[in-house]
Amino acid sequence: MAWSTDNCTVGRTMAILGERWTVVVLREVFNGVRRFDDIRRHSGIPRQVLSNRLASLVEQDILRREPYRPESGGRTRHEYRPTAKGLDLYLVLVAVAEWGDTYLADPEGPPVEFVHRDCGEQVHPVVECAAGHRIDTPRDVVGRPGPGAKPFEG
Amino acid sequence: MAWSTDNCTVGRTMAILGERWTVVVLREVFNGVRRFDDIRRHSGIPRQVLSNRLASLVEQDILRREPYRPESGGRTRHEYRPTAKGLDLYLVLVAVAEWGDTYLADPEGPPVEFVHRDCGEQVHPVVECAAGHRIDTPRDVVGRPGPGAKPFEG
DNA sequence: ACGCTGAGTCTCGTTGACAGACCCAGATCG
DNA sequence: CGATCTGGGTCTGTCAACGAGACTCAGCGT
Repeated sequence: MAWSTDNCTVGRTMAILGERWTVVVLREVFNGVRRFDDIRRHSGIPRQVLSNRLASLVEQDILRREPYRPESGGRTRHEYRPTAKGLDLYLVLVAVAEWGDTYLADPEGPPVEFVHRDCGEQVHPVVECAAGHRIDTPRDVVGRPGPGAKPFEG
Repeated sequence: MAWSTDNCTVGRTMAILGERWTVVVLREVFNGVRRFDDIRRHSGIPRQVLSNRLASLVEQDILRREPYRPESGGRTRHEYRPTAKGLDLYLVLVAVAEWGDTYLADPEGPPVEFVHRDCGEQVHPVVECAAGHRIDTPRDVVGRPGPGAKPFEG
């Protein structure tokens, strides 16, 4: 019972995602809203915060900053797109959105639904084990020490 | 193209989960670490912060506080257990842990693995649509206005 | 009576969130 | 030409949250 469940990866991940707006920014970007001002208007994030968030997401290699030439001519601008590392966060995003829609949506329902492009049905996160069993309660999941576990003395 | 993808539920959810330690606390509690000092020692969360987190999670009805009588006699203490609303966050937790283990683990590997209680295989989050199609890239997911969508003027 | 333990609270310096004003380059208008 | 608009920022100041460390307090064991 005394291996260290140490906050390791979850703690580190939350040091990134845990900043109030990070996940919201990712949501916009996944949704195709990729330009500074568009993101800002859609989400209501304060300029400075958005600026910081974008910069640190780029630095973490979760987004990348790409120059583009606006349709209507004009100066070169930048847009933000997810990297592979960033795309892998969509599982987190879907899980967060689902929980939020279940417990925190306005009475009318959620403002956006995520649907499967091919069939139009709503998407949901589920948990499976490597043997393909569907797991629908946390009771069926147990933690156990992994390769990086360190012994733990209370 | 101009419905408001407004940060609504994701934003609200992240107002809770986005506090640096919330998810770490949940991880401990799901893992069976339920007592103040055990959580603190395992995770290294500062006392005051843990105190705040636990209080607000109880207030949000994500954890509940239950009195218990320690084995070795002594005064009545409290432990923290997830409510149904809290249990539903395990999808988020699994997704966060998976991403963290993939991208942020120490070279030796993650310190804890989550496995299926019945078969011992590792668990993974996946996304499916209501029609049962497996979705493994965010490209196959599109957002569209849901019941609570509001028209949006830039 | 003395110290230990679990579960906190108090204090204080540091960092992050957020609002509001300001800046700058190129396009467009009069 | 100068004035103004637009996208994408930066500067400044306030207020809340974080995090370290010391202090508290009740009951138990010795």
